Amino acid sequence: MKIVFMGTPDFSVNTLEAILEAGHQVAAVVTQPDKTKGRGKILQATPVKEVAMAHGLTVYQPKKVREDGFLEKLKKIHPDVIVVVAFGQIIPGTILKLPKFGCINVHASLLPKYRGAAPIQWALINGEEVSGVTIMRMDAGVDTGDILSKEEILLEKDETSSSLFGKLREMGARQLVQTLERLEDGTVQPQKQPAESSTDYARMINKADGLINWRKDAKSIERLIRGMNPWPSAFTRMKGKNLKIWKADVLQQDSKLAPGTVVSAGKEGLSVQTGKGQLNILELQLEGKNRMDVDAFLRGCFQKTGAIFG
RNA sequence: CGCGGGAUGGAGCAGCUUGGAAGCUCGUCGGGCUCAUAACCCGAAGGUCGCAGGUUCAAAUCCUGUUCCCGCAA
Repeated sequence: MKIVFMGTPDFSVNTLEAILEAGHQVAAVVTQPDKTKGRGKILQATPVKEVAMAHGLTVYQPKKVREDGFLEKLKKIHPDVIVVVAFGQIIPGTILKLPKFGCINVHASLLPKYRGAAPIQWALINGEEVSGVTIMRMDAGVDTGDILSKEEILLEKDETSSSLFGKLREMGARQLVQTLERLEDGTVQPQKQPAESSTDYARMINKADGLINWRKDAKSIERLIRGMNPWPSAFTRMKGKNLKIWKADVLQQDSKLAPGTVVSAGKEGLSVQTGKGQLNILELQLEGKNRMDVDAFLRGCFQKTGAIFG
């Protein structure tokens, strides 16, 4: 099939590669404009652009897909289908209707649950036990289109956004390629989604979402830690510095100390009182330092019982 | 040239301001104590103090340059 691919981050790359491997013709790749990134603010290409260039594909980077001339470019290509994976822009109806098979999207949740930009993170934060990938045909709403295919995966106890991303991007790529085949031979059976989702809209995660509120219960804080890994990471404050928390256990015990207070500190962990239960921190990272396990942290940073986080 | 922290035996740190014999808590190895132990006691090995220059009688420490790691910001 003649395909136009739209995507931006790492998550999209697998699908692009899978499409190429399957022998489809990728007439153009559309990705977000280069942005300044990292220390030193260096202009950086998106992961999708890197791969597209490596394959010698045509790359477009419109600031807005609605901008002048872009629609015309797409029309000229006459794609059979447009594949959209974590592109990062809302696509207008004129483009959605353009290709014969429409615009097909890979979404990292079991729709209609977790519609929105950060389905993986929110699924973990909310403590879901199952997640997966949905392939759908895009319509005017955000992630509300007809479902073409869906595949589930059980979440591990120690699942992080990072690990789940890894699994779902592969799953999504595979599913998408299969769906393309079924589109071609006409065996797809689109299914309407319920209008209402049973979960809140999975809005984009930002830095502030990682700040730990110690008055919450230990269980949900532990889920936050996994959901915010690898970015922006769950963190708290200590002596005016950011302290990222990478790994922790939940202890079903309470002390009379205020939430955020260090109850005990040793090689078995650094446990902190929360609103309910204690969070036993196992791996953390102080601003300016590498991440390390608690044992090493305590050796150098002398953080003793009674210290207050927050 | 966006702002800032850091690089010291295998790990995490102190020492740098006010140059003058490489230290702390662990780990490792050997021995002891013990029914036993991640506990305790004794002993040992292991470091060109990121790299390159400079100042000095003398540099981990002061100066210059450079590489790498990290936090913020985006």
